[in-house]
Amino acid sequence: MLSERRLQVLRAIVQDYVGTEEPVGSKALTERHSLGVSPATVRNDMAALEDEGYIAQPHTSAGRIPTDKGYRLFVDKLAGVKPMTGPERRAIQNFLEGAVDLDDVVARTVRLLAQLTRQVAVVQYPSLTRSTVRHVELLSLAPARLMLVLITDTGRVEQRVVDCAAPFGDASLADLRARLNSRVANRRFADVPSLVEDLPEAFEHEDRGTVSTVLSTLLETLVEENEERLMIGGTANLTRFGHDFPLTIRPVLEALEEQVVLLKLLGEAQDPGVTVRIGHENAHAGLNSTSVVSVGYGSGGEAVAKLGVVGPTRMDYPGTMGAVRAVARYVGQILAES
Amino acid sequence: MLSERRLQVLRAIVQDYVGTEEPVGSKALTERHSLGVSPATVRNDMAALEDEGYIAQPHTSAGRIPTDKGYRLFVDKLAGVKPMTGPERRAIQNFLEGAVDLDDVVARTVRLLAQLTRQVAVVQYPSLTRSTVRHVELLSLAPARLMLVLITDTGRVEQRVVDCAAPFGDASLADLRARLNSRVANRRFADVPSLVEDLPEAFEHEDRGTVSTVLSTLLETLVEENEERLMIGGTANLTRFGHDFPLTIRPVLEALEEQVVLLKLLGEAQDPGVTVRIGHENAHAGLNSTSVVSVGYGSGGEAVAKLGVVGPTRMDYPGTMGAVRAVARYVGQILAES
DNA sequence: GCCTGGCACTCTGCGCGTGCGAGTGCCAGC
DNA sequence: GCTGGCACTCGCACGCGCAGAGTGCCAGGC
Repeated sequence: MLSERRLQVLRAIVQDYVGTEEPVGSKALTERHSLGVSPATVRNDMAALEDEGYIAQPHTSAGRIPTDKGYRLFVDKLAGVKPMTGPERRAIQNFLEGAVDLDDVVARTVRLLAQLTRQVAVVQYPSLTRSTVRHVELLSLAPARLMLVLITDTGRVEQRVVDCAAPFGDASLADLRARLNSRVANRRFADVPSLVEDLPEAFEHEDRGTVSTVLSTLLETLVEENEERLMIGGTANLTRFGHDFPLTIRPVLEALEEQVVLLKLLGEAQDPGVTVRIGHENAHAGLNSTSVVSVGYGSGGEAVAKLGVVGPTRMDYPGTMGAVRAVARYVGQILAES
Repeated sequence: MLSERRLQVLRAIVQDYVGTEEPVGSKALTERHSLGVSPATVRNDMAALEDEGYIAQPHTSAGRIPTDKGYRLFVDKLAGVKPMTGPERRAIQNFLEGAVDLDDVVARTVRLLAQLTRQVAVVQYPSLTRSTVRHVELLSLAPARLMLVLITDTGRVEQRVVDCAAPFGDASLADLRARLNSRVANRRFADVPSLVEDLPEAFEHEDRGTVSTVLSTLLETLVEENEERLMIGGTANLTRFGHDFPLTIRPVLEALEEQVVLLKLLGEAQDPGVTVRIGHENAHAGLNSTSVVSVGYGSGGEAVAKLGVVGPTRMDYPGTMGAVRAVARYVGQILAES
């Protein structure tokens, strides 16, 4: 177990390194933090911290930098979440309130997060899984061609064209539309399959094929859209990454383009609060020198999607966590209002 | 006027520089291209080309590199468009044909362009301006709350919530839906305003307010959506940019995040064929060391949107132009089919 | 037993001078 | 108008030495 002072030394190292981006030495530490002991003592503590794997030196006779393990301890035990100031909170709220539709909410959220944290922001579109159906609409495009439009409670709209085996009359269409909506409106996606199961039986024999086709298209849409989309912003902040650019930045950009990777990344974070994954804790190799700070957000109490930022492991964790948490909270409010 | 051989020398310089990324000297030129003259002669030609501003030397006693003006001449007079090979064309077609909806078409197009050109790809969503209305749908969400859904011939769907001053009956709703569609279905966006102008007059006095509100929301949607969206990909290719990273790459990433800038950029290219904007020809300062190769694409003969790539001025123009042109062609085909 | 001051040691980064090689410009000759 | 030759100019890589920062360790003090 590390003594109290050694933890303070670790905290000081993390803070200084995050600020200066340079390895921090014992002398500088005692000067900038009132630890109440001499550099020599700090050196002993640093040696101990290094033995335990919390810090490392890039080369002999250089200062120390925190390891992933060091950051982990810092985040878990040594740092709190830095709350946003009042003006910051108001600015967030104002900025998000100007949004006109769901796309705009997401776009603004990305910009906002990127600006606040000066890092790369990732925002997942509200997931359909936990959403409810607001309305299902059926339109006749041609005698044997329908369009199915699904509107969700988060304001998302999905449409599919359905080709029918046989022409489908306007009366049948109206009937199907009415029955469908009376069953699924305001119900959760997960419940829809069982709710519409026996619907074809209510129709004339010749229409059943079309009804079944429409239903299966609807179910497909519900499932497919769980392959969520996301929006990314602030990639220009990657240039503040480090000094050895091409090698550091390239794999990150590549990972960011792989939406699958990012979705998995966000999906892994199950913690109800802010989740931090540091360096090698990220499964994807391209993100081994980055940390991901993420949190769920939702229109009600429940999280419907995730948002977060990707930045260098050397980041301001308390500030970033505070910003991420605050933005998630306000996005949730905005979604609930609309 | 430059002699034929001097043009050949310029062409050779551009080709070599694009290949090697290093300033090219007179000796190397004569070795790698059969110009039929000695290095000394080439040196004279190079001096002339430098006087005219087509090439420059980074420092005295280094080789020459093309200037923006040099690339311009190369693109206009010296290089053709390199057509895609048969297998490449088939691969493009296969890849695009797997798309399931409009979003997917655009997403695949971006990936494809980025891979083919190994540069940053930008694809604008099909514009609504020249599109036609496939269908307008009205749904009742609450007694005094409607949802307006607009479906276009390119498969795009836009929805808006309309708050009405007074409750709007189902009969009126059906009436409005029918009248609206009979007037605007399959008509161009630009024609819609005049087509619906007198529509409120057909309704009872108490409904006119709501009808007007719906109509103005529809018109707003048509206009607003001309603020087009676009999709970007292949940013990881920026790392192949040059040797002095942070300075080069940052403004480009920033410009890429400003959708307004990109849209303006694409919009400026009015040429019916492939347009190339080189270095300082781009108004935006961040893109002064990049070239933009763009072209319009569309479902019919007419262009409905643009796509293109952003890369270093030192790029393979013939190959890039060929790839951009080919992709645009096939995307047009796919859109026309769906 | 823990902290402290001192000391010797190790590395990195930087500035400087040097030599090499690539490339140029110019000129006289064909 | 082309060519070969020649002197010249730079940029760059290399080696060197030095200063500075930081460490580890040890002996002494509280």
